[in-house]
Amino acid sequence: MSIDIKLHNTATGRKEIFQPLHPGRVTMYVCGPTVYNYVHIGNARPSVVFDVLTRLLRTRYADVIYAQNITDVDDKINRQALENGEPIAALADRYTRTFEEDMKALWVLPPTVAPRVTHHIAEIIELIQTLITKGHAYAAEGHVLFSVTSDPAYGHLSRRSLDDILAGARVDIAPYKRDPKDFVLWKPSTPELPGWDSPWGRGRPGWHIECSAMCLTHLGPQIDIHGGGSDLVFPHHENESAQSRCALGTQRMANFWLHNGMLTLGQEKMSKSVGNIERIIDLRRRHPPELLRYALLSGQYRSPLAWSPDLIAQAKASLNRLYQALRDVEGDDTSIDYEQTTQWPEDVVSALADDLNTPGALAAMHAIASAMNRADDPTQARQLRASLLAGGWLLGLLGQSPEDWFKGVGSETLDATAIDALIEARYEARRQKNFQRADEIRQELLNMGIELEDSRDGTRWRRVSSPG
RNA sequence: GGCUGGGUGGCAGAGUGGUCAUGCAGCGGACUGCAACUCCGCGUACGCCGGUUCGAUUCCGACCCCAGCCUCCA
Repeated sequence: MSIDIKLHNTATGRKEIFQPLHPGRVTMYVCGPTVYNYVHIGNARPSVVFDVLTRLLRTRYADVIYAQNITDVDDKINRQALENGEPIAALADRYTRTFEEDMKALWVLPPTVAPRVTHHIAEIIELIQTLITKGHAYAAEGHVLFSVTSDPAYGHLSRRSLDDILAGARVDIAPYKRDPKDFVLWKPSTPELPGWDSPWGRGRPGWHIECSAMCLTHLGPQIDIHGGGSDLVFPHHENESAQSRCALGTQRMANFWLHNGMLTLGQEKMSKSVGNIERIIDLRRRHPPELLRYALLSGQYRSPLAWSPDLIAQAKASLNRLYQALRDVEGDDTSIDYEQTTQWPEDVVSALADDLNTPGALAAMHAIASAMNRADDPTQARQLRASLLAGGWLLGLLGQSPEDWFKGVGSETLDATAIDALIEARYEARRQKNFQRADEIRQELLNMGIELEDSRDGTRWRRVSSPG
């Protein structure tokens, strides 16, 4: 009997016990990036958070289908391509690839399916037609608009009344809109813009409809979990929900709506428009990517998280402690196979099951590490080690060998042979009780960013500062 | 202005009606040739004001402050 998974549902404002719609099968859709540039670390938060959730779900449900879309049709992509003087598709492909590389570096397991908008135009057109047929949308001047007043449940997700929404919808009230709150499902494209033939002329989809169409195509009319950043609650998810419910005649689009808080840098939200961003591609040149992942998980997913040099330093020190425990206990396994694992560390699981309390889970990981450090019985220590690795798998951490972690394998400034030679020389000096010489060598290594650690079994080393 | 979510020790960040978060940093000790690693121990933290209660950081009310959304945005 495993602990219930409780998740905070934006639609109700409460933590609720998770039950899949179909036994043994979970469907989850998470909004992915618009590929017009390199993604920043804030963009990675939902990917990492929902990666942890899928990991947890996979330990108890046989079939977890996770879709994260790639938006490769968008006016920002068009603008950027024009600016670069390159084909739109080439730009989208390139940034799709870098996004995938960034996610791989952060040990985000690939989603079951990563649908792209350009591959789903037919489904989008079909969905729009259904909405028109059912009286929820109308064509006007080459556009198709969703009629917000046709949906009595509109506003349920963001818990706003239509009046509240109207108050914000003062800008750009296009003449073809019947109601200022109506939003675009399809818009006309000029010849130089990407476009597809449709019953309403050559054009391209609006932002919200693509997610409804891809979610339907890959996961079905009603799904278990829909996730994304809290800035998507309104209008994106509200609109998605309206489109899907109205087109399919369902009560809900998703049983659970989950939203992660924003990363802040300085005093405000990290965003490209403000310019206060840290791109992942830059961060991972300076730091082990695992450290970035730890930093992202060091706060509960719904809270804002302040990105700072201090956060990075603390994440590194904390990971050092976990890897140190692994380094000190014998064991050949450096990673685990989750399908073979049955013994998940209880405290880690119960923290994660409680609305993905990752700080609590990390605390539980540290408790295991401390117990390992204290254990005199090697058998017990090895069991704890297996626990720690199992918990690590759930969190997507501790996936490399302690040696690789401490030595920063893969970093270009590493010259392990030279380091080992100096350690050997120091050992010789110490043997001859020439401590002055030994300390000189130690200092020399420290100047290279290498710290030594003597033990009964010999001297080990670790990199203390990242190069660059 | 409206709608969400918050304010916890030097920092980050959980949690709870009355014994412990956890990590980093700091202090004392053990180990060490000295360090590092590790271990043991230490710190009267819960925005402000009232209320409920034998007892509130935890429940209730008011107030102050912060972030997000209401416009592209993870």
